[in-house]
Amino acid sequence: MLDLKFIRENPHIVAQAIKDKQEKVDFSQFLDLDEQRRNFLQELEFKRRQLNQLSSSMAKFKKQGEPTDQIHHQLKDLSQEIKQIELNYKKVYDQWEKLYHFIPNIPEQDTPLGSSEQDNKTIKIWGEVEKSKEGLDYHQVCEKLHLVNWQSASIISQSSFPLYLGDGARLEMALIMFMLDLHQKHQYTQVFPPFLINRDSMFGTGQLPKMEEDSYVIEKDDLFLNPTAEVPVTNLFKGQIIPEQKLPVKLSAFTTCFRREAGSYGKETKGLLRMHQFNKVELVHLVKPEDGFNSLEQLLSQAELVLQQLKLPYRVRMLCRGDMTFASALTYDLEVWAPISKKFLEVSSVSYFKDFQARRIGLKYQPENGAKQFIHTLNGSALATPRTMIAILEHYQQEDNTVMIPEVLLPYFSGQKVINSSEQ
RNA sequence: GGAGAGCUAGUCUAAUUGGUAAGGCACCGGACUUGAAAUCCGGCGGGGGUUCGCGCCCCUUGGGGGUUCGAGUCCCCCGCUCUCCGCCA
Repeated sequence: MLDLKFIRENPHIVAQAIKDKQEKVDFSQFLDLDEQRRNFLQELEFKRRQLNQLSSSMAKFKKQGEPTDQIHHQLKDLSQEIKQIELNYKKVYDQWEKLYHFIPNIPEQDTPLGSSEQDNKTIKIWGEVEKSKEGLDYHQVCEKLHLVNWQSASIISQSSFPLYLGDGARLEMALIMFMLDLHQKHQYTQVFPPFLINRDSMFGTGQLPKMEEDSYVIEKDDLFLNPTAEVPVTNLFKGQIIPEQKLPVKLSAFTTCFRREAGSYGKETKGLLRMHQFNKVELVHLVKPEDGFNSLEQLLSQAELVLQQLKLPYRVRMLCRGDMTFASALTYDLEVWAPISKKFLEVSSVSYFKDFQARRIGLKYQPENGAKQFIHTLNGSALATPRTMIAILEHYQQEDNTVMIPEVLLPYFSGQKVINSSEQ
């Protein structure tokens, strides 16, 4: 959420941000409603003041045993009048608020213009992007080694939900544990949050209202299935004021993530590439505003470290304004190289939100000297497992199509060195 | 799932059984002091409107609704915490 005063004083900046981010909110209507709303509000407050004053005379008269009939009538009329103005105000307010909640964060100045992922800017390539490797692509390996069974999954659940089997399941869990252990070395506090999230928290990090259609909802309880650990973890200190000495707060969390992926059916949905359920380790930072950009670089490098330790080549891209999420001001994507599919696959998004989320969440800090301020929030996946697994299955694939286990994952395989077929 | 108790600003704690949130502690500033403690004076939650500014005003007693001229207080719904009972991996 943007500061209202900022919006009023810099309407052109906000309008440009909406355009650049390809958001659909009607901003001129918003400004119009904002003015209407304030006019009603002033009228309302004036009448309320009158009511308060008259009402305290009423109390005085009553206490002194004086007649109150006349004042009672006045109060009754005034009260009716106020209720009418309140109705008008509420009507405008509701429309205004709806639009307000759809105003996105403002992209940083040095983010590239553009409307789709093709306009994202590659800023770094790490490792050797091997283009001649032959073998089975990730989907074929999964089938051959029986690492994931989609048919069984759909018997139990529905299509696009994974069921990992045998070494597939072990690889998945090994990845998660490896990542958590790695972040532990960098002074992250590990969080294992609930997977059902209330509406307020979904709003806080900016998933709602925009992404409601993409979320799984338990209607009976008005709870949402966790779409990313960003939501429960960033909301952990909701409504609190954190003393400056406690910053930065650095949290890591494993969660299973659930997304409807509405409207993304097609070729891309095959196998592990896009699923309704996947696992992810997420890093979250809560920092002082002046530390934001350093923190962003730190997050990025810690996400990169996961791929470096797995010895998987990747590139870093800075997202263009049209490809960035609603709440983000600056986002880097990490894309791992899948050498047999010959594609870069997004395994991480590292984002800086400035105070956009903190404003929604009510998350401030108290400097040692000076006034309370909103915290700046950041997060980054480090990493989402499915595409990391894809890269491993292709990168470490041997001539017989079995897969060598990456060195850093060996401690989680109790002596086993190669991923084999789960079918005995 | 059932029954009961509770929720007041960082914290503790009041508010005539309906009259417009009083205090203590903590914290911050000042005075006194060589310095500190103690003492005294002042300030001290959040959101919003208006103003060049000082300030003035409105909202806010877990959330929402209702009754009323007026609700912390009465009524309804929901959330959370605690206690007990039942069920359960």
